[in-house]
Amino acid sequence: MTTPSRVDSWQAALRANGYRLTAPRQAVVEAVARSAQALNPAEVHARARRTYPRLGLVTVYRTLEKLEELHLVQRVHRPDNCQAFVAGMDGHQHLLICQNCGRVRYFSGDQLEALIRRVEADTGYAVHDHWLQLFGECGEC
Amino acid sequence: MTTPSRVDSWQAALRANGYRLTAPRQAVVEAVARSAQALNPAEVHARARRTYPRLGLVTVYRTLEKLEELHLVQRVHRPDNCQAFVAGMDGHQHLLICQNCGRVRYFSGDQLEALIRRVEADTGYAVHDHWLQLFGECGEC
DNA sequence: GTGATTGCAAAGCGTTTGCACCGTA
DNA sequence: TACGGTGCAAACGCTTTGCAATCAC
Repeated sequence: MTTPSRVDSWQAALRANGYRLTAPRQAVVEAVARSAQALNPAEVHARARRTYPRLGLVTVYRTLEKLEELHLVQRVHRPDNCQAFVAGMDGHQHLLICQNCGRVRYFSGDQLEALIRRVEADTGYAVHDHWLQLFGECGEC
Repeated sequence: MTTPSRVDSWQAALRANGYRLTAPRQAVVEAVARSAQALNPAEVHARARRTYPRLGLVTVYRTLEKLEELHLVQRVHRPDNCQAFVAGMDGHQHLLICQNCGRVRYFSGDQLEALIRRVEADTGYAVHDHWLQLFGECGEC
């Protein structure tokens, strides 16, 4: 749950891809890796500044971009806001989002295959990807 | 398919809700109601201008806002772009989006109920809403 | 006639870019 | 030392707002 290890592995992934490990970047990584909720760039900035006050918003954007590119972080789409980021998940998982506090959890839903095949047959589309997101209220809200 | 009737019913809905029927508004309604693909505000503007060249972009935004409020139109979220609009569907339907031409179709997928209940039991969340979108390539692409 | 609606221009906001300085490797 | 990374300020693009003129009812 608390994931110092996630912070470590993200930093390792950054290094492995030729990126340098800097204090500002580390602050951004920690802010996102340790959050249970999806955060937008301003929120990441605010949190990361607690550990690195000189941090500029621009660096947040640039670091999020790299983390997304490495699939360490993924974008969360909500009716109002499509610029929030959460720690990504290995493999194909779907999102369950608390409408109240923004807490995000993953679940697997592979029983979609049959549905997808039926839709392909009905419509003549070839389906390459799918999004399933559930919205609700988490146990703590 | 061609839907002059959809244009009519949207106009009726606007009137029924106390909105006036103006030429600019009519042009926007036609552009969206007649399109098979999701259009962003600039695209709506370009199309609607064919029938009403004086149309301002601002009116497009304001009209889309009203159409969305009346659930005649719904927003389509895509990885890159979350500001596109399509004609809405009665009842709960899901979206199938062509990644190539943007053509949008609806399908029903109520077999999600079992999955949703399982996730609720597993996580302690109360699920209030869900999004399911399939991405692929349509028969014509 | 009256009040909603329109288009223009300007403001607003979040995001991206240019650039000189800094810090990691 | 070299070059990637940083923060600041400015540019940018999309969206919203203020306002006087216009038009549906």
